Amino acid sequence: MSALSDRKPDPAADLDPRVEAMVNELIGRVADKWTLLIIEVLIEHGELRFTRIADQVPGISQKMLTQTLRRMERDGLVIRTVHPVVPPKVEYRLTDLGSSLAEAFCGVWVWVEANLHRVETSRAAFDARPR
Amino acid sequence: MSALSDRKPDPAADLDPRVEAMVNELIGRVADKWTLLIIEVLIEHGELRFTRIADQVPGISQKMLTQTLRRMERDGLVIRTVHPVVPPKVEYRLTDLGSSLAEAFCGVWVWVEANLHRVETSRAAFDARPR
DNA sequence: ATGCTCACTCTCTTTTCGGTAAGTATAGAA
DNA sequence: TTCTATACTTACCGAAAAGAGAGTGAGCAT
Repeated sequence: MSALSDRKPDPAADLDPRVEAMVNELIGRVADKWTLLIIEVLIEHGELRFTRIADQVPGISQKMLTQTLRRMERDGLVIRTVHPVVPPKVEYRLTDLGSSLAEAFCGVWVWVEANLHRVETSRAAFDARPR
Repeated sequence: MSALSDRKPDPAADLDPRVEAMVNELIGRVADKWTLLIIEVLIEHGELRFTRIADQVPGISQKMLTQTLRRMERDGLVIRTVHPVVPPKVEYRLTDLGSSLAEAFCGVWVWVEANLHRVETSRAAFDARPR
């Protein structure tokens, strides 16, 4: 696995390595680009059906949309309601858990919007200086 | 590119498609697992040199550590200080921008720790029900 | 009969991620 | 002279993620 962290595998870390693994996994899952974007449109528009979400998330493929929504459902972030009609109609909305996550991410959205320019400037400066 | 969002490429979205692209890119970058973990240890320990960070981030490889630190430096999240000694000594610390990002992510960390159990329960329930 | 809608699902290909291992530079210590 | 420490860089490779695109089913309208 790791070649670097052999001297101090787990210094004054969290508590349980299993808990820490779960936390890292969840961070990775929840901080996923598509997940974030989907949460955003569901916050904005409330209950939406599959193709409406697709419309609101430019660039997402059908595959990624399905996959992400499934995972979110499994994690308890969205509720999937199937209306037994033809053609099919499936609606998605955030659960309370999903909403609370959206709230938690609010600070990140604000940060990104507020600091976009700063990051771009920093990148330009970095790229400009001689290597 | 996209096969889905052909009807409404950019509905009532942000403003500029270029801005939106940047926002999405930044979200993805900033929400990166290694970036997050490195930010955490730099918050906790202040200024750290390369191998110290490696010690604190179990499982990261040299390659990923270098790569992630370089990107963070480019984005203006960390400052890299090279001390011209032998053997080399390089120290990293968060910039104000990096600290503010850490703060913005604080809510997410709290959410994850508070809701780990809920997510696990939801997953178990999802996996248990017949497909 | 054919076409159409919607929400997928499947397959195939491309891209990215990430690990291992080796190499580099430098000066002081053994 | 060889070894050691540190912070990388480079090359290679397999695994995993993601994108494109075609296919599916079910019923209603034409």
